[in-house]
Amino acid sequence: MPAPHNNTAVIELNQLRVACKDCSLFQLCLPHGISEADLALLDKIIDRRRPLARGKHLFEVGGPFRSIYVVRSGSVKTFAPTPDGEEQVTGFHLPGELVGLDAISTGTHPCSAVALETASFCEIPFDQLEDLSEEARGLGRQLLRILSREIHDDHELLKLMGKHSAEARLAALLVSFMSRLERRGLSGRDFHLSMSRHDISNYLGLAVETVSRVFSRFQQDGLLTVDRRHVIINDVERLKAVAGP
Amino acid sequence: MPAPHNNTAVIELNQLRVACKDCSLFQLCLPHGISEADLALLDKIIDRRRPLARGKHLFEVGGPFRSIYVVRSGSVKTFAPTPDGEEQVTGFHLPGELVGLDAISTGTHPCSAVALETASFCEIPFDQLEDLSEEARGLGRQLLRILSREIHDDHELLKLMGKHSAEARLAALLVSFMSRLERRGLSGRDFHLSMSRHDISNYLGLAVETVSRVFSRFQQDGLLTVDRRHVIINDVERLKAVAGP
DNA sequence: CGGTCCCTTGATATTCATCAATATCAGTGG
DNA sequence: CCACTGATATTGATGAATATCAAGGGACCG
Repeated sequence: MPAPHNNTAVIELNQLRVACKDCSLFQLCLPHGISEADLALLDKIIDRRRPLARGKHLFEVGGPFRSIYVVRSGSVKTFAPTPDGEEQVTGFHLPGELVGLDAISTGTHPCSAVALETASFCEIPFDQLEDLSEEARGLGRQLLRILSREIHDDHELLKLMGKHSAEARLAALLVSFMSRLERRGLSGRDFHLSMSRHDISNYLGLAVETVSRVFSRFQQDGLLTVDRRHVIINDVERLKAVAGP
Repeated sequence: MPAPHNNTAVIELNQLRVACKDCSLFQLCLPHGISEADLALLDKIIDRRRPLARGKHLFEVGGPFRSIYVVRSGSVKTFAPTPDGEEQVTGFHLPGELVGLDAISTGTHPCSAVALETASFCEIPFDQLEDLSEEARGLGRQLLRILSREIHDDHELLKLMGKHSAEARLAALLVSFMSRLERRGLSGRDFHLSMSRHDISNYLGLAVETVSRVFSRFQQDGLLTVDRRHVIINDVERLKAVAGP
């Protein structure tokens, strides 16, 4: 398979029109494991939105919940304001991952979502998805699996936050990025961080300075090479050991 | 409404046979918001298990996922082993709350569940629930809402763990218990903790000693009265203020 | 009555946050 | 092209919060 030319605008626009069945994210996304006929139905209700520039909102906290979104390219952070005016980053979302799932229960978004870099999305109107999943066997099941995986991932993150040191937290975040990038066939050992140190520190519950120091320590120890937002993992096993147990 | 005689064995046994539509937990549970006809269908697939003694497993990590469980009485903790032989408590579950949702995606339980005190359950075989939710309009939707709420609650907990001090964490846990007890019409200001200090500290990511000290400090400050596992909240507003933002 | 577990309290050590200074880069306008 | 500016990142010094180590009290159970 030839490498996609992600950096040409022409291809980018073509991608916006590509059907689910031809999408490179197919295996990660909602359609995975459903029948071809059901897929065609799903495809019809999906709206490909034009790309969002860095810093633009996909939705805002308190807004009405109408759709869930699949990240198609780029990346997104979700965050919720805390009453003291700060914000808490609740997640980073890469292509193939769903955003907005935590709004289903209340009908209102409990967090905001902004693009960390230019990003595009598939928008799936939720009422139509619900209707469809009552007809299309398998679609409802896949939806449940995706929500369940989200719960499971959150529990993993909780384990991290509860028990571990600053080094373990950052290592675990990097390992998480590694595996999520590799799922998409990209390099997990040499990648670009789309989020600032501030976002990382906020997400991990650390001070910015601590994140910076831990990066430096990792580099001194030969675990990785870091230059601003460009990260190269040199010793995967040892990094995982730091992130574990 | 007279107080239920929870401590007599006869009533306890009767409760095991009560139908969903007569269950006191009705509003919190899966049946909430679905039609009477669908409810009757759901009722048929639910298995009322006999009570589990304190310390007994409901399911164990790595075991095959077959059912989700609703806590009917008593309480449960879920926890996952970490490779170093420790365990991380991932949740406490009170009556009306569902357990096992994080296993749907993989088909294997990523955590164990044990009774913190004698506890009873409704067991819902998941394959039957999936089949049923394709027929019964509304059931699938309620299931999605419940999973979404779980995701949202986990995000709230993450906010807590990321940002806040030991005092804020413990206060938030107590406030959470308050509201969950009051949802069931029980007193949220005078209750019994079914879990040990060790479990609490593990859940909150603190040392046992720190939890103990914070309880003492709260008592000195007049926020609450604590005697071993018996807690009386004296100043709800101030406790919430410590927990928030 | 003795043992064990659970909880509490005190003393010390460690980690991480905070404050402060400096460095680097991206963008802007001269 | 260069200087200026603001955002972002790194590094050092200090202090506060919490973990760890250690000891003892009290409840429950045989």
